[in-house]
Amino acid sequence: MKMRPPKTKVKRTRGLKTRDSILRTAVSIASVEGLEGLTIGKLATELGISKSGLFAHFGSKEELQLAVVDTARQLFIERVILPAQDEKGMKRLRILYENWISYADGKTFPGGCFFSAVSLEFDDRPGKVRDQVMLLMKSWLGKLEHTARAAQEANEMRKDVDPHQLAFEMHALATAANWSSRLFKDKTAFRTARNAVLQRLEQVSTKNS
Amino acid sequence: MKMRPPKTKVKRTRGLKTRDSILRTAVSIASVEGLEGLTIGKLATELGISKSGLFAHFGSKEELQLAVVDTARQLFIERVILPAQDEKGMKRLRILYENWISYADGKTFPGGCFFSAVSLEFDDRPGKVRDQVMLLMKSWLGKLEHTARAAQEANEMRKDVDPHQLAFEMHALATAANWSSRLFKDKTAFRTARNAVLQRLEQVSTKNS
DNA sequence: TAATAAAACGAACGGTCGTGCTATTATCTC
DNA sequence: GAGATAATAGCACGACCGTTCGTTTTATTA
Repeated sequence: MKMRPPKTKVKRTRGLKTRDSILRTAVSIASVEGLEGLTIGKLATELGISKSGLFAHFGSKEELQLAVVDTARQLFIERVILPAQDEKGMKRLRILYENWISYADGKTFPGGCFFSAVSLEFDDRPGKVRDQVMLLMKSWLGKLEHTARAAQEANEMRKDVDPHQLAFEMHALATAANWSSRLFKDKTAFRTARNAVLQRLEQVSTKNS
Repeated sequence: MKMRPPKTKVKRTRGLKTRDSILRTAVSIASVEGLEGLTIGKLATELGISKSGLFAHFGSKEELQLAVVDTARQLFIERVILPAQDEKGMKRLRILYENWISYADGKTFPGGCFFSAVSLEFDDRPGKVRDQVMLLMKSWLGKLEHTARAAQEANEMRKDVDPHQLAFEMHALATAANWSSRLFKDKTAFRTARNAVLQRLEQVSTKNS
């Protein structure tokens, strides 16, 4: 009896491949035009495939949007979260922020930070997309807060600092930098925000300079 | 020869009145749905008038959008800028910020800060609307910076503070509060942002406590 | 009151949207 | 290679978009 090759998931490679290429293009467009401005027809034209063929991969526009959000989530984790996991304490906090800056500043998305755009677009639009985006943003803020608290417990940060508020401040300065760079086409905002955060982290650090 | 009554601008009252009521409703909708999501048909239905009748007041959607932006501008000045003009120095800076909070928190627009929503929506959409919004945002940041500099020159603020950066920080915290309150339906963000700003202003103040 | 101008209306246009069907093509299994 | 199945394409639909146009209603003025 011939041993079957590991048939588990040998097939279904073609569809997944085009699905991936769809999502890669979609997330770029969405960062510029928004998730609602991302249109199935335009996306299909951009990729040189048919509208209905593209549509079949998702079954509805909402499912496409959710898939796009998830793709952006993966990219965010890959670029911002993971490269900071090697560090601890205050340094991890700093690295997280530096990563965020280069993620928003660089070429990750042509429209700047995907989540800044989408979270404001969907904040008043009930549905699965809104729920998912809200969850992701909550966990990102939670990540910042948790990291700050860890630094505090490692005696690297002053005890009179509220980690929740510090996380809020860092997030605020980051998104404002993204906003300013998009609206004014002026990249110096990233440096301004970086200065503000480093200065703030210096303030709350227990190490004297 | 009979004296004509002051005929200067006696007529054309009806059209202006409906135009105003259109814009009042439009700016509310736009703060929620965005300026592109603001649809002429829906707006007309909401007001109980005909689409074409409404359209005639503006001639194009872009002109409607520009009129809406201008209406929001007036409201912003009325609620945020003017009530702070009585004060000077650090106090004016504080009052500006408090006004902004209650403008975004309160019932000015049902969708939170109009400009937070619109500036992100149009940052990649070239045209008159984008240009106008950019100009307004620039002048708002300039206003904050100028006020900070004045406080500095009145010796109420430490000289080693960069007014540009301080203005950026204040704006960042304000919009982040708006963002958080919209996305998480959680108004405590306004208090968090307020704490952060008051604390920061305390830091840079020359008056000891 | 009659003439005139402003304002609002109704219907229709071409275009694009998301979505559903059916047919065609590519890929994999026997 | 034949047959099955997954992937893609073609086409049409109803809904809504901004916009145009001719008409009707309303207000102003002579």
